[in-house]
Amino acid sequence: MAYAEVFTALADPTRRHIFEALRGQPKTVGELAQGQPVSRPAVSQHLKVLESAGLVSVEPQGNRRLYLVKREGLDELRQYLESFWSDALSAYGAEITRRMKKK
Amino acid sequence: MAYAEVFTALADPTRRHIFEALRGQPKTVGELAQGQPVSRPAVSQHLKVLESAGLVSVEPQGNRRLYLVKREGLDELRQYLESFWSDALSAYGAEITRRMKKK
DNA sequence: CACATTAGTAAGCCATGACTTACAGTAAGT
DNA sequence: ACTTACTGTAAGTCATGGCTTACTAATGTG
Repeated sequence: MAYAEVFTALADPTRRHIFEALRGQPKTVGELAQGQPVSRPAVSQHLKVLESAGLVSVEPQGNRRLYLVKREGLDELRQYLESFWSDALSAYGAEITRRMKKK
Repeated sequence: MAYAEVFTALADPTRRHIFEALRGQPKTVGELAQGQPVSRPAVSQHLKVLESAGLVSVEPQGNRRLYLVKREGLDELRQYLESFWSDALSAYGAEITRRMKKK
């Protein structure tokens, strides 16, 4: 049920922006905060949520902390969507046949 | 940017339960409410959110309204995750090479 | 050894949103 | 027609969570 945490983590726009800002290259908290309309502590709090959701990981480098996207973080969510999609598909098929029988 | 709405729609546990209860077969509001720990109006409100997110659709049948999963509702979100995954992958590769050069 | 940089935590504020009950509307049954 | 069943909407309550400022801690620098 880890996908639940991922949903709540990525539901917030600011958090999504931060997450997306981490695409391509790792960044420090300060760098991330610079690109956002919110204060640095706010970014810190968001990163905490993202980290506990397994979406990012930290790498302390002396004074600062380098945040980077955790590659496997979205796997479970993807899996969830996959299963749902096939389920929905079969349900759709069942609905079609159901209606055809009706007429 | 429709995936944003999908994220917020599925971030709520109750709403996820409702959505998942629609797997396999369409249901009326009353049926859905019966399986949930919240009141019927609450379910109605959740269905409104799910519908505007493109995740479910309605089919009025006389007195009641039959809700069903909209098959294409998750497509955009899936696409978003795909793109992100490949991006994260390349970022990961870049990070690896970056570190190898360092040493 | 100060002083500055970088970042996490605490406390408090405030808006959002998830819930409730009460009400309104429409279709079905008698 | 009258009543029952099913649903959506309105209004109001309350908790959650996202934000800010202030503080603490740790590393880097002169």
